[in-house]
Amino acid sequence: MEIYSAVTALSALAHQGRLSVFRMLVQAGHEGIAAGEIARRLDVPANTLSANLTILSHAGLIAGVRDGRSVIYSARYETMTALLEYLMEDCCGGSPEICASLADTVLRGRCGATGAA
Amino acid sequence: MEIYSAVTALSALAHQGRLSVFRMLVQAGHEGIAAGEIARRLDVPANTLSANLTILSHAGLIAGVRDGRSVIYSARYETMTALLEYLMEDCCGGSPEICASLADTVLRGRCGATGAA
DNA sequence: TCCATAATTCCTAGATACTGGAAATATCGA
DNA sequence: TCGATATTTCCAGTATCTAGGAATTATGGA
Repeated sequence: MEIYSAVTALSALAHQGRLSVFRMLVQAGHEGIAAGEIARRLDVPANTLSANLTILSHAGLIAGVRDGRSVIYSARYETMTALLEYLMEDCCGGSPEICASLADTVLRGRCGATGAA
Repeated sequence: MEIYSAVTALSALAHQGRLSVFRMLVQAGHEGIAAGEIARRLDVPANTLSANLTILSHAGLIAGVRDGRSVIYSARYETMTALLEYLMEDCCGGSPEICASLADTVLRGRCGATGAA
């Protein structure tokens, strides 16, 4: 990932409404959620949500596929991975214990809590 | 971490100049880098850099300590960890292989490359 | 074809962020 | 104390972002 894409992704996430949408989709997994359902759950106007979904899509963080009258959005984990990689690149100045504990937290603290141990 | 802090941190990073600074400090480790040296390396005016360092500091992503006439800034890895945790919270809708590979990437792909295996 | 539902696009006033010149503050050495 | 260096604060013009009403497009059912 180059810096332009990283800034685009971070800008997309740097907004309360969009961050809420993204986290909802991250938690939803590959199944995704319809735009209308997202609007209902977060209680935001459809047009405002649509604009924000567009911003997240352009950043590559989510993707939508049409399903009948609905559009189902889901998180693009690859982009998220690339972004985190970019932030961590060549990190910690020769003290690997710093980011080891970071990755550990990511792995055990959260994902494990919902899925496997 | 609550959403307000997350948005503040993401907003701080969602800027080419600040992201460059942050990554430089992440790579520098606990030793840190003086403000003037950062300005020199990135070729930005001191006042512009100072404003951006303030924004990163307020977001809790970096911290500066005075050392003589200089101020040494360094990354606050705890905040970064908390932010990544927040993004990953309850992720992947019961498909733990998604974020397992993500954490794996963070751990092996980058940190290991610079520090230990 | 016609209607209802789902989502997006258009538009614009108001708010917020960005940059860098100039001035101010902090520290060190003489 | 005085001058040089390091950093921050003040300020203001410009640019960008935001929200949501109204209109538009897409799809499915009758």
